[in-house]
Amino acid sequence: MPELPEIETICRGIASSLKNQKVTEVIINQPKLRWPVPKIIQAKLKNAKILNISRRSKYIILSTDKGSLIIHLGMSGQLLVLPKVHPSIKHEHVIINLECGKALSFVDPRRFGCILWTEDDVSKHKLLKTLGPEPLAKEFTGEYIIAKARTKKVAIKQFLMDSHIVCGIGNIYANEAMFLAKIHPKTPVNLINLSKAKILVKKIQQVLTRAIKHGGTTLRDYRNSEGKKGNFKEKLKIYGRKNEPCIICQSTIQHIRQNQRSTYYCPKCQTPS
DNA sequence: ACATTGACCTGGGAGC
DNA sequence: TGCTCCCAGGTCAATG
Repeated sequence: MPELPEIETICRGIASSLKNQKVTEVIINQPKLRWPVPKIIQAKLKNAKILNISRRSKYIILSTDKGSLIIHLGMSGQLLVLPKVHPSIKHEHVIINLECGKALSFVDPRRFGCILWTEDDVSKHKLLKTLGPEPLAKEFTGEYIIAKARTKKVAIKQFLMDSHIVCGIGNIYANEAMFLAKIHPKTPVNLINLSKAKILVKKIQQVLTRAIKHGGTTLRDYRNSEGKKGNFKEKLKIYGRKNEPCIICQSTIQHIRQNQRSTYYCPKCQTPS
């Protein structure tokens, strides 16, 4: 569910509550997430001090003096900062109680998310070490896209959503960026030229930055760490607008499926190469 | 090396 | 009201 802007919003939201806090207890109600929640975190995190909260791709990294938690929210996960004593929530799988009387609560109806533990350098973790660059980093350039795309024929949309090429871009923002860059989502990546690739990078960065500014996109489930919705949905120009007129040319917005994911595009503005 | 499909889950909405 | 079917913001593992 959440993409990079939503994860970034959550990280910023929980950071001030968690930083320098001591963990008093970890409660695991449901260890069966995408991968089992390691039971050892109950012992390891007891009395651990939370040092830092950061993000890599869509992973939230909670670093402590004993090791790091690697958290992914999958499609439906939420991380909430709540009072330690709070009304029970459906699908509240893991709760991390803090010395200050608050708790970090992991809620995830679909259980596609995960909570993992490492005492090693986080960037060496199996799931993180193969990730591509951050889309907002300066090494993500038009030249980088061309270099990665040269030997591939996949559709540009799938390419953008491959976290080993560039991480953090999910279905919504891939759709939005291609509309802004006027690229047809089915265009084989090896046909994208350098000037188009440069425009695409610029538009990806623009849409992600704007979404972060507006607290992310809530289609249905997404909530920030305070349980509030993001405001970027109303700013979406193409995603979810099947059969509506294109805001540029008034053509009817098309909806297709690519790899079991919804794609929206304007047949006139986004010309096939 | 690259491309495609299945798998993991629950819940909401549409249609009958 | 209740059933079935389809859809959903992710991404790894297995298969071709």
